[in-house]
Amino acid sequence: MPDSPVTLRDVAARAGVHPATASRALNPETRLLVREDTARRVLDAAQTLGYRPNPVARSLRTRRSNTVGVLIPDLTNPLFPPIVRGIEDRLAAAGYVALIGNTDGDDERERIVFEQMRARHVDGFVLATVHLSSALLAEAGRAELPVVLVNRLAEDHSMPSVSADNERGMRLAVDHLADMGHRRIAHIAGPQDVSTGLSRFRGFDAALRAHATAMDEDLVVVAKAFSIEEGHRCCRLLLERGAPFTAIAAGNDMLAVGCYGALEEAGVRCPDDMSVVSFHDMPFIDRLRPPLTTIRFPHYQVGTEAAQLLLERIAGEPGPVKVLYLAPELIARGSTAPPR
Amino acid sequence: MPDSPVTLRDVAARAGVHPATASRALNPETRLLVREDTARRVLDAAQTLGYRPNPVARSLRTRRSNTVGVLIPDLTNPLFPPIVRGIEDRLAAAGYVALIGNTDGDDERERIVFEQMRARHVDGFVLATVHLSSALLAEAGRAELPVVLVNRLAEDHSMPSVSADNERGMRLAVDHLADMGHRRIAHIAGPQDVSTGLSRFRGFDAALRAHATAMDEDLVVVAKAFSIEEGHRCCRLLLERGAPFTAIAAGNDMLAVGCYGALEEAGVRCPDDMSVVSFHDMPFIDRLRPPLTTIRFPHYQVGTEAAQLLLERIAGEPGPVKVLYLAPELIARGSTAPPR
DNA sequence: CAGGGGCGAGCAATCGTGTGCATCTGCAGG
DNA sequence: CCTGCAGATGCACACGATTGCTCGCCCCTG
Repeated sequence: MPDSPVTLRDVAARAGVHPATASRALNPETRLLVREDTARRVLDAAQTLGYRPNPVARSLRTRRSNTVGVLIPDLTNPLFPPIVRGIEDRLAAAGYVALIGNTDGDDERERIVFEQMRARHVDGFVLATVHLSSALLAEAGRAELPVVLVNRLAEDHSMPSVSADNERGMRLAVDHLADMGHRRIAHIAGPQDVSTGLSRFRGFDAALRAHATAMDEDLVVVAKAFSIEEGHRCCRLLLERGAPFTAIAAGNDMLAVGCYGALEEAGVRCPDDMSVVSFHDMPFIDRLRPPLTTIRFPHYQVGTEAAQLLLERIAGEPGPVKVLYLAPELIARGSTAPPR
Repeated sequence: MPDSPVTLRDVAARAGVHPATASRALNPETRLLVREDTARRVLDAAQTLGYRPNPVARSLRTRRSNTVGVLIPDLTNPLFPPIVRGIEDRLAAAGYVALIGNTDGDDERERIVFEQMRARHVDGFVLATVHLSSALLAEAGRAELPVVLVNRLAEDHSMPSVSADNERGMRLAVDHLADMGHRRIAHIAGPQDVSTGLSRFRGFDAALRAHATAMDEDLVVVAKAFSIEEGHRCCRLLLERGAPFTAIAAGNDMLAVGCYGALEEAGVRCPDDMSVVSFHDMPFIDRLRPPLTTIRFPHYQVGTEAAQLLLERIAGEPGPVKVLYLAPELIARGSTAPPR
């Protein structure tokens, strides 16, 4: 058996047909153009020869690479591995592979990575970057490259996107606290120029209204980043302001972990004196003391759905732009309790 | 400016030369074959036209794809993102991209992914899979495909590899405990058919010998997997055996987290009654109560070094097979204290 | 019996680059 | 003046698969 240079011509020769016929027989799309027994002969030949089509040559001709670009800020942020895994699994099932690019939130890097992927003729993009330069979107639009956004919306809903329903998640969190009897609830919001930060803040506002409670400006702090340090700082700030409150809804796990530190410093016990609820981005958050009550998102499914949407766009399926929200779920653990 | 179908012929036409000349002028390797002013004219033309060589066509011709395959068990295992990130960063600097494949530790899946990547003409492989079928290695060898192993050694050192120095790490851990006065130290070992599990166990053995202490069979349990559940089970087993001990060296973070649960169940306080030390695989492990004393490994550097080695092999650099160990580091936190 | 229609398969061009070989020009040496 | 050489560039094909077009054949019908 030769190493691998078994080409379409070899298969054709062995089956006694022209390469073109072999090509048609091997491609399910065009198989009905050849007689059934011929097709079978070709398939047999391919089988015994161990033929593997050369995707490079195919791409050159068809101008499709069966490859998509995935842009994320940083793979080491625990939020992304499940999403990427979901994307890859769904893509693999369709014979596609993903090229992962880390942008580190830097616009320049983002542009470079985007260009390099475009040069490699990716068939589409999944964009999960935080700041999304509209120039990039315009560029993709001009090149007629399908794009799906993840965890981020186009302001005008002009792009398909998949994200967790952040507003609904925050409503669940606040409802949970309210049901326990909490009335004065604080919010440590994520950066407001990031889609998740903004929509969770909106959800917080809406949830309070639903409980006929006005939002108290003193009970809201906006963090500059989704980081433990910022969570620590913001929580301390809340405590220093002196306005009473019995619960904190944090914009994400990082911020909540920061809260834990600040509360301990101030001698405030959780959950006895203060309840904390957060958004589940990462593993092992349930191993903290106390175990953190969180809103869980189906990250993996976000990935698979995003890949699905992209594949549909690549296949040229017509129809309206889809904007998909996945429902979150409340996981009650030990960090929340009724106020004393 | 046209969208992107600006091809080599376009550049050649604009520079008033033959495409072949343009090709030579653009390739640094062959640039000295054309006159300097001609080369300049071509480069200028390429510049103003915004020419981007088509990597697909180039691959077809040169039989190199500037692409490497990376096989890992599961991207959502916190151990791997930093490694993958390291690999990607180093590769990107050399104009390569990585295709990530998740095998889930399944041999069949591993074979399939490997084959698909080979079909895409990757220039080499980084293999970080747990079980490594030797059939795969033979296959790669036969195809003369460069391979670098990560976190795993070829028994006969016949393959280049990069890994953390697990034996040394375990020695650091045991030394730390011994320095504090611990004499009866237990070990929850990882699976012994996995390279990391085995070498850490060996390190444990060696470290005890260095302290002139014989290993007590009753103080060693081998876990079936690197999981929290197994850590829990093994720790409970140790306690039930009744042999006294004052410290546990766990094979990795998962196992240590399981220990925390079992100790709490049994009413054994850490670090007062029992010290625990572990191997740092994952983020946020320092946020547990008590913060876990760990051996930290330079995961990211493991990735960059692996990529570096692979690039060297791909470039055809001669020389002996390199087997690289990166030094670990002890991070003392709150889970270890002198025995009472 | 002639012509039309449909099916199956071959021909050849094409995708964009790289490269062995041929060609051409100019110059130096015999 | 002719030959030889070297440097610079053009020519044409290859890489491997896809696809529009053509062609031959068979069957059916008017």
